Amino acid sequence: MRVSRLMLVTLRDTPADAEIASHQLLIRGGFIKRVTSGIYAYMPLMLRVLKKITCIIQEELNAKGCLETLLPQLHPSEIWQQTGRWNGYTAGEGIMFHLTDRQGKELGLGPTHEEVITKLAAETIRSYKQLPINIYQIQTKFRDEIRPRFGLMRSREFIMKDAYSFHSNEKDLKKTYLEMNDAYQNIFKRCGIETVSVDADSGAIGGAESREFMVTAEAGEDLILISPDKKYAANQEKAVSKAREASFLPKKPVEIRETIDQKSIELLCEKQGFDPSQIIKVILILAMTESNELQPVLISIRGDQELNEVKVINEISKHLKQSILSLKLIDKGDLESYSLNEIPIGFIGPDLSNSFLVKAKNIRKKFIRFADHTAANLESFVCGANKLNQHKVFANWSLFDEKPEVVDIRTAQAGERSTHDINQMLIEKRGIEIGHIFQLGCKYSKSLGATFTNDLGIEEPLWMGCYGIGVSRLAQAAVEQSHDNSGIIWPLAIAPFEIVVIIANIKDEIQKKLGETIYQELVESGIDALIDDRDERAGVKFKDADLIGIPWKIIAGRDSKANKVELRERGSGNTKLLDTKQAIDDVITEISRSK
RNA sequence: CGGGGCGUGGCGCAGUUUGGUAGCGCGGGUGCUUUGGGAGCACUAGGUCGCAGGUUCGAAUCCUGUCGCCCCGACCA
Repeated sequence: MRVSRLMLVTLRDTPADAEIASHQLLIRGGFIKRVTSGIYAYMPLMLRVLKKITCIIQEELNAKGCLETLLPQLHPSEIWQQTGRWNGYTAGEGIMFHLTDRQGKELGLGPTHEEVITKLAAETIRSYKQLPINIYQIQTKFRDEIRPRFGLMRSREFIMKDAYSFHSNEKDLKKTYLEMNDAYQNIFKRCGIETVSVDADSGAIGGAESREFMVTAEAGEDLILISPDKKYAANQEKAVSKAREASFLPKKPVEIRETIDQKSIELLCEKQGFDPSQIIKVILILAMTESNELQPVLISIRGDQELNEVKVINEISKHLKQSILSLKLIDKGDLESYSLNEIPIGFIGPDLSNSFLVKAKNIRKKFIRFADHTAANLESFVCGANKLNQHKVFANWSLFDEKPEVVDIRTAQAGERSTHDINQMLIEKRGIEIGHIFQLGCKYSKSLGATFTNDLGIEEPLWMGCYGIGVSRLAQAAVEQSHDNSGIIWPLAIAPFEIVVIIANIKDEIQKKLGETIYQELVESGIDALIDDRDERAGVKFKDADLIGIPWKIIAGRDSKANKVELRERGSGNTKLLDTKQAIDDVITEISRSK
């Protein structure tokens, strides 16, 4: 390809609406153009990158026996209703774009394809003899993100590889899950990016176990916790750790203490001289269930600990055996609107009576009571007395009739001890999630009636796994991980071109002829080569080549007369002046070696 | 949706406080000079100042409404 024909428009100034390096560089290099919020056009250079990534994914998945398909993007609402996701995905803050067709039928633009694929599986798979099956597609997905940002990192239209596997039993699912884990490691390694795989929450998709693949970068939206020995790594949403020991509080008869206006742990400690770990913080939450009911939840956690909302949602959902759409921490305004005014916020204890809910409007009349282990383990503690301006000191759990369910709902933090080895202190990093693998189990197959007949002739629901890679996000994450002040440094395997031949001065016939010859030879040797044949000053061509991140340059310049050219590596900046033949041989060797 | 900020030639910005009919840098075009790290000089094209109302003799500037974009939080590949 010739740069003069490449439709290449690079920007010298940093675009005002791009915040992070990768987003700025992709725009400055002319890789992407924003069409509207969260929606981008992939320009020719970008498409080449995406195709290279896609190709690697296809090779690795095909090697594992996966089958490529292409599923529709418009989905009928019925199948989403059958899995109970239509409401959650379209109503309120739902992320599914949806529309009504001319017959008045409701359709959604696919944000993910569990429903469609499971329906297909239901119609196609009859016997255990057809299993296992692993089908994937590489396809544009649509999600009406609450807040699109950072270019391709969180866009509303993006390219994703999604795979779905079907099995006759859980053991077989786990086997494929491990194979996919393996395939993912290979894919990311071949793409030339460094990833960490972490324990993850499975979120709205549901299911048992899941792992995320993270590109570590400052701009990452997730916080991950890692043990220095690398044996433990988890998304903070899911992470567990050993909380530090609480400060000792002697066991004594319980006393009521006046604590006027001391509503926060901070104030209470300041005025009464307690340590936060001696106090039980009681948090009141309203959970919106998928059946649109509001469930009040009373949570006890040690005062020095932070609540992990993802864990809370999962526990409530387990307790009620249904999905939770959202959580709301109760504030003053909510007390009014739900007629909960009598609850002494700031002074509530784990034993807050259900009678406070009697007059409440539109919410269930009984608390779910949870206590985090950190709170449950305290033998003597401080907590609210359920009366304004009063706390109990030297309280203990035997005082309360209503016993909470003991669960893990605290947020693990960096600096805490890992549970697998208490000598390992967790460290934190930020990560960009580019892949996620899930063991879904039978959730979707059950609701869509996707069954098969087992070897005993009995009909059973299919076991399912699902496996995603954000292809367009991966491309940008690669840039976030690999760039410098001059621009992008593409890993060779996914670079739009492997090398650019730069003719320093196009008006110099010798240089021009030499450059063209080199270009021809590279192309004939199967190298993805670009030739910069523009009538520009050499400096402009160097800057552009650096900006768009081509891994290698061959420069036909002032030494062309002596049949010498420069070979330069983008990443290291290493430069060698070589005979033309030598330069071509060297770079072909280097490129083939890294492939 | 809540909080913050911004819309002025293709891009980056000034001008708005104090109303007087639009300017700078980059980019584009032409010519001459230059030619190894985003060249110099000269000429040149390009803007209903997001949009719609209003106030005024007069609005980029003041008022009202509206649309769009970005950042922080909930969402996630």
